[in-house]
Amino acid sequence: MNRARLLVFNAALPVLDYRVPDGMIVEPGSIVVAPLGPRQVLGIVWEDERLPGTEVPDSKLRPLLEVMPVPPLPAPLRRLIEWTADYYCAPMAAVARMAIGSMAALRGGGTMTEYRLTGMEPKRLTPQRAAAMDALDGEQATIRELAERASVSEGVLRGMVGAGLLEPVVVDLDRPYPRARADHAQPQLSEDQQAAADRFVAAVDKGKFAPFLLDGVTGSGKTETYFEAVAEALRLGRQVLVLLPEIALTENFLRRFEARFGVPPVLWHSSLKSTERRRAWRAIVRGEAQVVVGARSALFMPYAKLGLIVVDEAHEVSFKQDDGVRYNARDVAVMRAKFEKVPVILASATPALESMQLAEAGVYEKIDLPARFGGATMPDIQIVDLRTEQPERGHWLAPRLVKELKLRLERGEQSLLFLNRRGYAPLTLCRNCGHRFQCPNCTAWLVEHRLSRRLACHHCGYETQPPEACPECHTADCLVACGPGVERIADEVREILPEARVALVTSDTLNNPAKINEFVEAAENRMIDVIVGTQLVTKGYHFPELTLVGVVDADLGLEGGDLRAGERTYQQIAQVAGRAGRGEKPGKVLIQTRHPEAPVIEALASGDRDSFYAAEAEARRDAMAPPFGRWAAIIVSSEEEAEAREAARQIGGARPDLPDVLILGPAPAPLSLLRGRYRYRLLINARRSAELQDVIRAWLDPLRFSHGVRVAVDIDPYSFV
DNA sequence: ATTTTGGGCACT
DNA sequence: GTGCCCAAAATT
Repeated sequence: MNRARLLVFNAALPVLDYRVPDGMIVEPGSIVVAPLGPRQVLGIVWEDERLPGTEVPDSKLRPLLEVMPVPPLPAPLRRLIEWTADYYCAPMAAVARMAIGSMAALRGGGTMTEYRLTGMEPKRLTPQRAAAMDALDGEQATIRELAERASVSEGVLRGMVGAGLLEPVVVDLDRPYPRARADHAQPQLSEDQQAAADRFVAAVDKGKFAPFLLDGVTGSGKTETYFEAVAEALRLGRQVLVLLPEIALTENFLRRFEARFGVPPVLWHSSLKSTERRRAWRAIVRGEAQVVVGARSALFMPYAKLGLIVVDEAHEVSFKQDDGVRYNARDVAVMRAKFEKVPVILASATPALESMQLAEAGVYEKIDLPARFGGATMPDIQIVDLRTEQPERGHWLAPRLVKELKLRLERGEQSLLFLNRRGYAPLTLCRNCGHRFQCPNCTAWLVEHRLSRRLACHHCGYETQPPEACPECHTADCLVACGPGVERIADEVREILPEARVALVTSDTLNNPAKINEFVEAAENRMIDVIVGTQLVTKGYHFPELTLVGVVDADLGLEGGDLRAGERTYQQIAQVAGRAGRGEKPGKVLIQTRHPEAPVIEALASGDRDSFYAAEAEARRDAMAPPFGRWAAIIVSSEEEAEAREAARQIGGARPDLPDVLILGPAPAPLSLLRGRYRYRLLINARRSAELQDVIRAWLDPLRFSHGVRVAVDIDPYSFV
């Protein structure tokens, strides 16, 4: 009898065996529907020997119901799913689900109906309809998505269809993407860039696993360099995956891509509309999507004929996923390249220490772009010691920075102020009784957002209106804002430079592509004098008239005792400093700090990158942190405090006693309440030689917890909250 | 994860 | 015996 072993898309279910009915053809990777009790489940046919399970007699097997009309998941992807699940101690089902991305796409092509505004003037305008008309201008999506976007019910929109305000548009799900042309535009490359490009092109031609670390200073033209490798893959008819952090903010990248290849790439990110998702996924599996530009999740797509992977801004912490399967897309990308037997390029101006070490060890081939493109010079970096150069009372910009801002305004040049803190003030308290506004779901203060008149939690999304009176002592008008956020810095700039045109750039103000474009255009056309922004502005933008960068608080990232705090601060400030002086005029960077003697700050000031990496490596060695030792975290959470504590105690009680492994905790996690869940944490530090994952599996597998308890394992954690 | 089963218990 | 609640078992 023909049997098939299934990995079903449900982490709680074991491996299940089925009978393959006569006439049905399945192979490893086939996506199938199987009966399960009275229900149906989706599963992937897997190689028997790679999925150990108990042997069930033929007589107990029920027949598979259906094979989905899509190509089977290719073997390299199946190996990647196995590796990821094994390395990150995650259920294979959870990893496999990431390869599907769109359940609807499995059902085949055909058409879907989307709706858009007709532009007709309504006869009667109810408040809901008015809201919908306002919110849906220029939008085209399914009723469900439009309802979500406009925050009205689907019924309202169906009514509008009836009234002729919305019209249906039939969309072909498999309509092809326009073809990218490898030689659409001839690039102008410097000698360094050309040499690097030649290496990449040769590697693409060879079609073997080859990991590269492309280490180029900000403004050196890394993108143009790896575009040549992309072009070569296109010539060979192979697909390319480009991973970017924060895909929503890549307008600049898309424009450069289109200029080079004539068409936009295929986008893959979490906020795609369902029709776009289906179309993209189907084009990817069939090998028709030539270049896919995506966030983390694009990494697990079933590319039919991958030829190259690029991870741009490879040092970015946002490549580490911190919920669900806790994987690091940068590392998984290298593994995927290995399984697919293709080159992978990690590009960064400030590579992670781990990547530097692998390059030094000869595992990665290091390609350097040491100079800025077009003869632009690196900016002059100066430190402002906030202990001696104090800002005015109630202000955050030191006199020297204010002076430089004024000078830029007089000269008609642009300035950028960087502070990685959204909102107006990070803490609000009552002047009378000291009451502090805290999130009801998290161990965190509510951040005042003055533009939207809200107090908001940045962890769970809780929002409330600032009350007139203190909820504790009932005094009116007693609330004071403590500390600065970007909104407050923008106010300060408007106060000291009343004539300056100030742009506030945060995820609150630039939350869609149209607004981003508007900002970029305004900045390029010199309609903006001072940009005040969060990390959104630290990379990617190229404003030739920008000659001053001010880092409002360089110490912010150093708080919190995070393993990578120093490195992250270095990267962030080096990146934002890289925005200065990219044109003909030289740039200047002022870094405000209370710790000018900190190694990170000294390295930034002296521009001595090597000594920073050396110091950081030393600190990591002392902490037995990567790449010298390994860390893992076990996070226990529950809505019931006692339940979480008990489960954590139980795990602590079962801790293994091994010479190579140090176990800390359990202790309440730094964010002991997050999104309504109480959290405890254990930290595990191991020598590099220790089989960390095996130890954790052997430790946790026998344990059983009460119903509402979740236990998450985080291998190589980034976030220490 | 979801559904079915079965034990314990109150009530008739 | 019946209904109800909840925990445990089964699902291939």
